[in-house]
Amino acid sequence: MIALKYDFASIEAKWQKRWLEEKTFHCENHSSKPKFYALVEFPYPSAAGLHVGHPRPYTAMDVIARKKRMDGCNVLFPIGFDAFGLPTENFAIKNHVHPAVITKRNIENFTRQLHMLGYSFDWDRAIDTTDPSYYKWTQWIFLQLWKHGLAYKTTMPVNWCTSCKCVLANEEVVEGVCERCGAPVVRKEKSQWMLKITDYAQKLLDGLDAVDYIERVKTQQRNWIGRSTGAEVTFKATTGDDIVVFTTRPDTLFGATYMVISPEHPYVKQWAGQLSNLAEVEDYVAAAARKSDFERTELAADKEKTGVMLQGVRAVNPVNGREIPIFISDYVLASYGTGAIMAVPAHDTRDWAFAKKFGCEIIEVVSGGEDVQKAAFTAKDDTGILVNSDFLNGLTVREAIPVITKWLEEKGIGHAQVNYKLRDWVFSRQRYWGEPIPMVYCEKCGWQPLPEDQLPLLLPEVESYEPTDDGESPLSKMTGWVNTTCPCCGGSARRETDTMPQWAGSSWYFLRYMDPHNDKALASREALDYWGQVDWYNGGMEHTTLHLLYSRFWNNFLHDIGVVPYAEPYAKRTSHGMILGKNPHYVGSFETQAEKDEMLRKYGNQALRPSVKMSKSLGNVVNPDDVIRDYGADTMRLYIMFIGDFEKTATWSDEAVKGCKKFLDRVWNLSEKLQDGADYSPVHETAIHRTIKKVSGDIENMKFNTAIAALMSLVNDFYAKGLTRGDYRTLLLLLSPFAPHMAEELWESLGYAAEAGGMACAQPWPAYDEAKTVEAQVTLAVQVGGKLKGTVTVPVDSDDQTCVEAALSLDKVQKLLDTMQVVKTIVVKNKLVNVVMKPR
RNA sequence: GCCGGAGUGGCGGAAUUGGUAGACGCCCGGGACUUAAAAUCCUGUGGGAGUAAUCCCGUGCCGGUUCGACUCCGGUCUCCGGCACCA
Repeated sequence: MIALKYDFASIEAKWQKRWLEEKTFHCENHSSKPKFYALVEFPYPSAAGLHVGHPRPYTAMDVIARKKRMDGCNVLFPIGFDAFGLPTENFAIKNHVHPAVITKRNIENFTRQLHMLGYSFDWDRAIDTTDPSYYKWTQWIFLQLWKHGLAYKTTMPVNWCTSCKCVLANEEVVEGVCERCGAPVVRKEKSQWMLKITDYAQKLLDGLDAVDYIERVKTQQRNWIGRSTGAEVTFKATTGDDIVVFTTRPDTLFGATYMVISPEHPYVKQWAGQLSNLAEVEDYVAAAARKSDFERTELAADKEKTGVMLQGVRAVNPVNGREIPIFISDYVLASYGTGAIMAVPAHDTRDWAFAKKFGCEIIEVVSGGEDVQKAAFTAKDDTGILVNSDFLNGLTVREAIPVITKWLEEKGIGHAQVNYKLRDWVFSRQRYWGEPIPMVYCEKCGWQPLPEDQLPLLLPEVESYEPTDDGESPLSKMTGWVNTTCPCCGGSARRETDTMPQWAGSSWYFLRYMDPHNDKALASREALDYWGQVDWYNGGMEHTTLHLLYSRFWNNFLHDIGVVPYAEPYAKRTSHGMILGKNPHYVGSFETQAEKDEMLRKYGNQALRPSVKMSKSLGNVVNPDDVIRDYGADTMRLYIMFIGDFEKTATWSDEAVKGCKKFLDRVWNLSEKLQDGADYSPVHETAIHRTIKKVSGDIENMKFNTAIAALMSLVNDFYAKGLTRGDYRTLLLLLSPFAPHMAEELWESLGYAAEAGGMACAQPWPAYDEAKTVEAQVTLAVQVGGKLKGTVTVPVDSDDQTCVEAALSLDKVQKLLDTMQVVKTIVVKNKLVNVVMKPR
């Protein structure tokens, strides 16, 4: 009857096998229960296997999914593999193995590791983005985008990673280097497929209002989309050309004392014949073009402005007819707004810096700040009053903007305008291991989509996956595959040889889980309607501006064309903090000053951080396989949930893992101390009701660490005062989402399974009675003047008078009364009594 | 520079709407069991003074509001994350 030893290895293997064989966590697309869709970001199956970072979000959502099942929900908790991508391809090149072979091997390894952690995924729904039956639908979505004018091919300067030999999306370039490999990114003119995510900028912004995302995710998305409102204004050049500028401050138009256009602006070439300093201008343009993104970012940091005045052409300020000079400068970006600005040095810090350097006039048009000759005054609210501005004088900035905008519209020289920082999505990659883009180019008919009945367009077998130095995809060398016939005229044509970026497959995978084996549609309408939105999606902050934005875009689009029932794919989004490793170079871990100095000299500021990202080179990587082997999956799961605030970064500690193992041992050993009785022990009743309440609420709020602390407290109570079978039963159920293998083993071996007729994970979640969470007696804090002097025990909900009398009877309080008198008393029900005194 | 978030013991971290700061765990000390050790169980543990009862100081720093502040307000410093010449 009593389990003898906590042999976690065999227990965990036993239950993992049973869950798989009995399809315990299989779910159907129909049920009388309420549905709940819990989603984690599916992993990229790297050769290195699962990292300890993975179990944090996976365990968290597994705990939530398990609890939701016990709450009586029909839970969809799926997993899959986002398997296209560069690391696999690079590994393939190096080792001369097909990427598909490596992918299969890696997926098997990941699957093994995920099973070992006891996750309650519905494995029948597992997907793989590299499976043709999956990417058929990725390609299908691309065709729909094309048919609706949201995919186009254009030649443009793109971000080119010099190491990956591949184009990157704007979102993949971080501080001028490749987000993935860290190699410098340069500008290169290339013909690229683009997706018009900019058409969805406003929808993606508005959609955020209706969803429950943690605030920092919303903020990051808003920043990335970067909406700004203002006006476009036309200035006449002395050549007769119109120069359109975008400004967020049309109210400062009277203060525009010069103009700046970007070095790439078409007028620079057009006006060449009229420029007396053409050589100087051309030098500047050439220098700007040579600058990499990285250099431009570096220069931006110190705000040192450069530029050249266009000698021979001037512009006219439309509000006052003044002639003003025109400069070219690379602080004006060709890719934002109209590529031209009106400069108001008195009220813009960049214009101010430029004006100071080039001696331009600075005219104050908003009063209320410091001397504009000393610094720009940029307040946009009601603190500034317009001056030197004709009909705007006397208005605040806020008032002036609509007035001037209306005036511009009436005169036909401007209009209100909204701009976004968001750029269209560069969708081509010159690599092999990705979804082929199902487009065909015909000299006569132009770009033609592959007919849908020819999908999937399979990735052909190639000899070499090596990317080419000329920037063409490895597929371009496969002439037998490239040469085809035009779907439109039947003449000879060529296939697109670029492939899709890795973000393609992950932009809609949550829809496929709803109906993963459908070969007629990406998912049936019934399945899409039944599951609706993802109820809870947890993932990393690093995906906020990439995957999260892209997938929202695709889902919004699919909604607009009537494929899916909701515009927004995720009702709720949370994020977890990273797991860091100990920094081996941390000065604090060294004894002698000499060692500390050595570390500081060698590693600089890096030596001041106790914890850093895990990496092979630092030797601080923790392999989940090792932890599971030494302590078991339940300990691993419990520790990763106990490690700290789920949303914050946390540092791995081997010692703390042992503490969690000890706790599970203590739970196990309690099974030998059970007394008969299906009811709660009177001494534990309140504590148990409280613990149920605490654990239930904490799981909902992802406060897993305090949920586990509450369970530890309860176990400590059981050790101190003994327990019944009824007490233990509830403990096992509360523990089951965190340590499911141990919970099931004890549930079965102690006979609870026979009584209840099923596994612990299939039981209803324990209920608590609010009335029973309070004790009959409460301990009140007794303060004198806000300082704690002691405690008294009174019946719960005692009236104020009873509490005060009890407090005054305390020895310490009595002593004080010798020299003091009571001024007033404050009673907080069931909490404290504060006696305020003054000297007699 | 702008937008978020955070500063609490030797360590990871707790503290519903202001109401007993340090829950829970790690480390460390003491005890029981043992020939011994490990494991386990019991117990102590913010700092300082005192034989003790007890007292004083404590949530980055300075000030304010309050009977009472980790919590609210003003100022300030530091760290982390994101964005960044976006007009």
